[in-house]
Amino acid sequence: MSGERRKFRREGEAARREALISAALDLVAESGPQAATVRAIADRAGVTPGLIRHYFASKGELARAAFRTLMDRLNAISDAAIGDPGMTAEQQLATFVVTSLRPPSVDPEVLTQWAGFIHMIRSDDALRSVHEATYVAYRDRLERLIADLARTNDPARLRAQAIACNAVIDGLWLEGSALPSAFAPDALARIGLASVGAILGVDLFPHAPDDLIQEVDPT
Amino acid sequence: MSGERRKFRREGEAARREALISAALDLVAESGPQAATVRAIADRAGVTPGLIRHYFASKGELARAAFRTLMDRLNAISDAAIGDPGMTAEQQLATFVVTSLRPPSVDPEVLTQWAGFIHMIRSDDALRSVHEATYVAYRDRLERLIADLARTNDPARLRAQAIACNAVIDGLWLEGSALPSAFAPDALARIGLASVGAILGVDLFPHAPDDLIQEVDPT
DNA sequence: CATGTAATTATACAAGCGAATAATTACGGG
DNA sequence: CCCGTAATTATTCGCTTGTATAATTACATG
Repeated sequence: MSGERRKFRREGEAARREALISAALDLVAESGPQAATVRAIADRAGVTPGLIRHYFASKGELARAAFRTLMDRLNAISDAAIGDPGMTAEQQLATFVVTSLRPPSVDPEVLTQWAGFIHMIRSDDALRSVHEATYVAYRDRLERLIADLARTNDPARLRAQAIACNAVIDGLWLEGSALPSAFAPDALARIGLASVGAILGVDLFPHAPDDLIQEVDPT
Repeated sequence: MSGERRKFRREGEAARREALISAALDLVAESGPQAATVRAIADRAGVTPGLIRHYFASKGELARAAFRTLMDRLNAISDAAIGDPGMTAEQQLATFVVTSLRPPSVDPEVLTQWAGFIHMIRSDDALRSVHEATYVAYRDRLERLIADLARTNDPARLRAQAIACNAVIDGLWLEGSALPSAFAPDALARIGLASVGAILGVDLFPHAPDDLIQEVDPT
């Protein structure tokens, strides 16, 4: 009667860690960081709270792993957009910009997750390293795409342009994620193409992905 | 011996509310949202925890008030930069951009505070209204400054330019606040001026504030 | 100087937190 | 088929949390 111990299956370490991390990220996305308690995370992952401490030395270490996973996922989205050898440099850059300014990159839940970890950057060295590495990786990819346009080969100018383009994209990402209802579909992507184009002195619209939603002319 | 009740002074309601709000924001800035407990806030404000409930119906309401205060403070910083009638339109815009990309606007603590409240935007209608109103107010001010340049009077184009310039500024603000050591003094301001200028087709550098730190030429 | 009242403190409570430890059970290697 | 061991659950602990309520005290008003 009383002692019906819960049945379970032994999953691999990798699967369990991933399940716990995803559960934590889900909870942060839905209800903020304070909702991601040890008990809630375990429940969402389909295990009991004790198991968390079996795979992570502390809740903080789970948080670190979750932040790393979040950054990796974000990087992977825009990474997948480039590298097609059949594309011109302009096409690759335009695709990169558009991908960064659409779902699933632009997403209120992703912003909530990101913001939920940001305060740790100040106090946790490991987390700050992940954050810095992610930023630099993104900016460097952008810088390489800009360099391929061969409009300039002044390294300082190239770097400044990469920082500026990165900032436009980040800013538009931020606003689209924080105010999802304020922008029509692909409006952010079009503004991003125009702004990055203006900064670099290139018209990127002819090289944008075919499925880019054009501005509706309300005539 | 035992019952030495703590002495106190009666402050006005306004002063106490402000002290509690500032204490809460300080704690969030220093150690993240989870550090801003009722007890810690009261302690920092020099009162006992019960007083919080005397001025705020719940901790959530204090949080709402704190977010409003934070947004007002941020608005006030960049607001103070414009409105000087002795300045040309270009000077006002340049000053606005530079002010937004320097301390105290760019500040890791401010970013931490902002991020600490962002997750509430999704679930709290009042908070979302404040956030939307703040964004729109900032963007509209920018749009008015751009309109004064008289480069275009197409409303849709004006709006898109304002969104784009807002995004560059926000993105640079974000990166400067999240990675304070990655940028030389006023580097963000210079990149901001260059980018906003490129988007609008104006060279803003001749109109920048006199104290803008010029790029050091390492020749 | 007395008095009422609102600001402030003090105390208590139930719930939830992260962490530690002990008891069980699934499952692969003999 | 059994057995060891590691994965998983169960239980408990000490603390902290937000909130509620009662007791006090500062101060304005007369």
